[in-house]
Amino acid sequence: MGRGRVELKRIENKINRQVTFAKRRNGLLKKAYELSVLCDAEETGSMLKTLERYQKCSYGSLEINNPGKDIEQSSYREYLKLKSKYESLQRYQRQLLGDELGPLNINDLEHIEHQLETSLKHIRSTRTQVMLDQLSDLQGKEKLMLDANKALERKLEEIYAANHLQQSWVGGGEQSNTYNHHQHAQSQGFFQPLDCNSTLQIGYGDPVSSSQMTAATDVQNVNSLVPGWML
Amino acid sequence: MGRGRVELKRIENKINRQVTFAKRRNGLLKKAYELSVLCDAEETGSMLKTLERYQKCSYGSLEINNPGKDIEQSSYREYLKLKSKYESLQRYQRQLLGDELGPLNINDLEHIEHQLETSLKHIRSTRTQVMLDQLSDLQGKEKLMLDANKALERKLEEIYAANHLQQSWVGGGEQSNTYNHHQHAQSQGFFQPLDCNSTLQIGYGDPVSSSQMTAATDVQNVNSLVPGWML
DNA sequence: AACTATTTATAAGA
DNA sequence: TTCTTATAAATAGTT
Repeated sequence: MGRGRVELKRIENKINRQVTFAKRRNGLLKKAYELSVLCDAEETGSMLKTLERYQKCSYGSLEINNPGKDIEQSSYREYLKLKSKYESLQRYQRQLLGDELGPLNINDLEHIEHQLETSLKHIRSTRTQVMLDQLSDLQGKEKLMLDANKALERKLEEIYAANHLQQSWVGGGEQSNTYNHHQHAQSQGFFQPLDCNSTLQIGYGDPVSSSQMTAATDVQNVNSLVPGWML
Repeated sequence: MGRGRVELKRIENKINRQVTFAKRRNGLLKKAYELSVLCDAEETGSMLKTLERYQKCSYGSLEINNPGKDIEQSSYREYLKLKSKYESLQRYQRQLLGDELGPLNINDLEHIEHQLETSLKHIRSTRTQVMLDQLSDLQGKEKLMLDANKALERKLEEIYAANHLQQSWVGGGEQSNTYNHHQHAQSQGFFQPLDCNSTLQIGYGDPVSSSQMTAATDVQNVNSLVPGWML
């Protein structure tokens, strides 16, 4: 419930933890209060008695509304059901990842192989698309920056022409050509004019550009790939 | 939180009230559990104290404030823990299978792609190995059968020579060459001599051989590939 | 016992 | 902090 999925594990940052605690405690209190108003005391007594009977070892007293059946057992059954589903999923996943292939026959292997091939196609085309999107996005930004730079450059040129101050801006008495103005602009904190020939790169070779490219989406996807408990 | 805003007052309809109670109670438990995990025990104590103030008629307090007998709660916690693991696993699995790639960034996609490639290699080499194993196994059997057939053939030849009974075995008075003996053997239920040139085939074209090949391992692997609950 | 349209809670940011 | 905002989560009403 917020800007990003939150992992169900202790928040290490103390400040963050306190903030979250305060917020969530309020939420919890509010909900507890609402529940007490909406559904209120009349049944509470009997509910409590019912609960007491199952308090010892019942999993999820959720199944409270199950008058006829043995709640404890059905809860436990639910738990076992989930557990077995979990184990199946885990087994299958290991096989998908190429582990524990021992018990599989040729048909099984073919099936998995085919699924992996299909999946690989999806992933590759998705990745390509994401890259293309980011590329065109960045190209757009590049263009904007380029325009902005030109404008700034012109402005600088005007000021320079009007005041004849180029000698005092830099230590030496260098040439006052256009390139030099760029150096001034950069050292003064202006946008650095972009080289029109610098095609944006997407790939593995350049840590800077790759980190820039992923920075935008990293935040919301931290740990979405491999949850800690799986490792 | 639902299809219409709800007034903060006792729900008069009993069924409705019970349903709402069950739903909200689950939500409350879940949130209490989350809070305990995210912000954990250190602060839980003070929270419980705060909650106590609301204990008068709150349902929530039942779960949250039960210092001595929180077995029920801890069981439920186990359940939720498992459930959350299950859901993570499921999410990751979908991604492995090429679904729900939306929230992934390029690094994630690359990671998955790499895993799939690695896995595909494993699977392929495993499948090849399995096929080779079965091939050599069958070739061994073929050889044994061949020897057995030769022995039987010799025996038959002896008996035939000793008794001169070939005319009475079959209706007509056909030739009594070696090939014909093979036919006799087959019709009598003996092993059919194998053609030494019949190289065993592994592939998709021949339903008979492929079903023979997989029959050996099918029994112990029923459902190991796609668990029933996934369907 | 599911579903889904909405409301509510809340994580992250200002 | 408190306020805001985008997003995840809970859930009311429905089937």
